[in-house]
Amino acid sequence: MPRDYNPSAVEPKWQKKWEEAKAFSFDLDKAKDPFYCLVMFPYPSGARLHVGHWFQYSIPDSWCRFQRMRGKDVFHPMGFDAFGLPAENYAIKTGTPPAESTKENVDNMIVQFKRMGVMYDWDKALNTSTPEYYRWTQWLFLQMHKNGLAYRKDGNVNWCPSCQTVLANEQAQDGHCERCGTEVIQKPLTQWYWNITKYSQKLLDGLETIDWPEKTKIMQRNWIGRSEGCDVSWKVDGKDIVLETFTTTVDTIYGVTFAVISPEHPLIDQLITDEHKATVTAYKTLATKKTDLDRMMGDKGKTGVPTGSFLIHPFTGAKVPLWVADYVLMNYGTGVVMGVPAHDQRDMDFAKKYDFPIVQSIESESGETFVYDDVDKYNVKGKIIDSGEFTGLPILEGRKKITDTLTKKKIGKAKIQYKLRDWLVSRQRYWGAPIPVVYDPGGNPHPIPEEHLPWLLPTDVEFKPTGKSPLTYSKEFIARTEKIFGKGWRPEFDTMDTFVCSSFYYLRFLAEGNMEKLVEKEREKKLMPVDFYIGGPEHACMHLIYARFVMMALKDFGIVSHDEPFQRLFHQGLITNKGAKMSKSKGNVVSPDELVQKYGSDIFRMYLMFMGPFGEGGDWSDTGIKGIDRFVQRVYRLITEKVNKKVEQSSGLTAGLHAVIKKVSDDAERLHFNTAISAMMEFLNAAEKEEAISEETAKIFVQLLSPMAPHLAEELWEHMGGKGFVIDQEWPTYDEAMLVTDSMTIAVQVNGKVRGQITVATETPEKEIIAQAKSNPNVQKFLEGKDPKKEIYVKGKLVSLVVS
RNA sequence: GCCAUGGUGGCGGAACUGGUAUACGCGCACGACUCAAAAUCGUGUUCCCUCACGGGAUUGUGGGUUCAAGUCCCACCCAUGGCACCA
Repeated sequence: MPRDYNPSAVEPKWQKKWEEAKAFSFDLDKAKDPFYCLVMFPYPSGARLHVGHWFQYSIPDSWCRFQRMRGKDVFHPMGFDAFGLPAENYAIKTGTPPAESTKENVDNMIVQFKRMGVMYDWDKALNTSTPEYYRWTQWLFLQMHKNGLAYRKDGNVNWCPSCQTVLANEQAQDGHCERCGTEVIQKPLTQWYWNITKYSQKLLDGLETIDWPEKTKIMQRNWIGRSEGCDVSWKVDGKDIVLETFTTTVDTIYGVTFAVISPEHPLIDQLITDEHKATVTAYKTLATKKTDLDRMMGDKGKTGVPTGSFLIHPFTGAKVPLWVADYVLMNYGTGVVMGVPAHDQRDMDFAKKYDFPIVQSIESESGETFVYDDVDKYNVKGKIIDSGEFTGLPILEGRKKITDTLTKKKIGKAKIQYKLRDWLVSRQRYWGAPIPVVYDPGGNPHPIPEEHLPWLLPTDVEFKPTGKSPLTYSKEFIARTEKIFGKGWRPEFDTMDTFVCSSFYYLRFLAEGNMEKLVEKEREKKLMPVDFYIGGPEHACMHLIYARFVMMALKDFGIVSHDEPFQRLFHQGLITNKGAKMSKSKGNVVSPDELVQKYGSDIFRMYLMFMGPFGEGGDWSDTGIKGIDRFVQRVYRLITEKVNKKVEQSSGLTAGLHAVIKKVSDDAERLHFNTAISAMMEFLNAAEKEEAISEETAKIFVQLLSPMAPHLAEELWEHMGGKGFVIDQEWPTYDEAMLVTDSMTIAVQVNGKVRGQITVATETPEKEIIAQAKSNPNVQKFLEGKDPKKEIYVKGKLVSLVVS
């Protein structure tokens, strides 16, 4: 099938020329007005790039090309998030060492990216699994440790039985493993944590300073989960024990009719009376066996058993029965909750089931009882009732007064509580950065001195999932540790969560392999924060929160000068297949290879852009790629056959040209390439109707085209004798005055309905336009000889006449 | 249950601060070229009535504001994403 434009010859030609001319190399120190644009780096999978990759990486490339032509020094690096489970699972299956398969995959992906024609500076590419990179992952751990932000703690952790490793809370959000979907169980283990909770408030405050989608900020706010409330101390009747409860609504304290304690609470054994020992022990065993998911099953499924102990109410002195119930979480608040059935739905469910009295202690403005819900939990109007000295106070005032009174009596104090928990960074996996810690013969941990970094990942391991860290079986690893630190010393066998690797990679792009420093201060100051960061919304409470934490911590350590890593964030849409997310495991990944082979990179990526706005994505279908192919062929023919140096351009086409410059500039800026392309199509339709088009017009059109179809544009630019690369040309500007045409079409409405159109010269005065509108025959018909009551003229658009 | 986003032709989707809804493209139909097909070019294409001129209806549903509503307000329905015993 002979076609005029042949991408399979043209595209490699320009890719070669760009490479030879080093057109995309970026000098970090010489950049005058640097603009740092980053797309979340990919995992180097063994499969070929799929439609989603093309969408995610080619469209930002076009955006960066556009910004570059507008005069910005665009820094748009690429790397590989190369540690992780798939390579290890592949090793378990085939015996191929992860280092080998990963390197091969990375090399393959680079070839494919080059075929795409993206303008990455490959000299700056990163691979997080190389010792040159993970040396800094380990260095970061040492910094965290040195500054008291890394610690070891034992306790129950989220364990994925399929991945055979622990998971951070963020990676087990709905009780299922973020990677494989297996139900997560609880397991007692001693693990390394990073103290992200120390930054809870800062993470919250920082959101006000960055330009991120509101929905992502909301997700982070919910995940951090700040609540203002009050701790209250309760004496246990007949025992020398004081229990703390946390509540956000201390105004309801006179409504307390019971209290509940978490089965995991450390003091629980001392609180059980003999007659309840058997039932509580049985209940505790049952609770630990349940998964988090079972425990959350339905609000009505609340269960509990009495401890036999009673708490003394701090104001009334009443004896409040204390029960054990697994709806009370040990890792939020204090692990003990005061039960106020009249004003809390959960307490009400529990009280109804076990027959506790329901005592009202607040009422709404209209004197009715109500249960606090999420909507107006903190700003309810109404007043306190039947509450001793506090009776009659407005709710908010009473809440404060009660808190103050408790504080004065030293049996309570105001408290801010967060849902965020510390980041568990240990993983019982092989393919990750080893945690740079060794243990002395007494089992005490010691950070490895920096001079021993990179603390190399050993290679003498067998890839068998045993539930123990694979590094446990490395003879070399243990021998190395003993040689350096002494007999009986042991290395830490766990590796780090791969989210640690990706929490600082944006800084490492600025280092260009510098082994002395994580990042050079001057460069960091100049190029950070990332001006435009692109990635999926699924990272809202994982990568995007970890990276912010790490950046803030590094600032406090004096390493960097900014608090926030990503100034502006943009979420690309998701390309689905028959409504389902594409994934290798589901086997529904669509390969673009055939289409790219047939149509070339330009046409394929332009088609992806034409599908809709970049932020929206959509269901995949290749019907319609023909339309872009036709467009490209027609453009090629127009420029190669119809350009005439001597022709005087018609005023209509000139106005069209200025309009298309404006439209493409505005739309490309907000990543709405779909409408930018349709504007270019409209211009092409008009241009084809002309006898010839001027070289000037043609060159501008090719410049507009070049971010979206870079190879085609270079080819046409060369054809017209343009100097240098079109990518190095300045972006065309438009003249507002040229957008005005000689005549305009005005719609005429009668009683809100369009009844006719008139065409008038642009400068026609309003009176004249209205007169002409009224004399239009079809309009006359609807005026029925009457004079309009109201006559409205909207400049350049329409005339609205109202008769009745 | 709560929070967020969205609902426009056969399909992907346009429509800026309220101002001619359905741009652009796909698909489809008819025509030209061709022995024929593909490709290409031309014409038409929201639905209903009409040979036509023209008219009526229409942006998830029902109300409202306005000369004028896809756009603003109220109520509801549906879809997608996120959170979900956080005291």
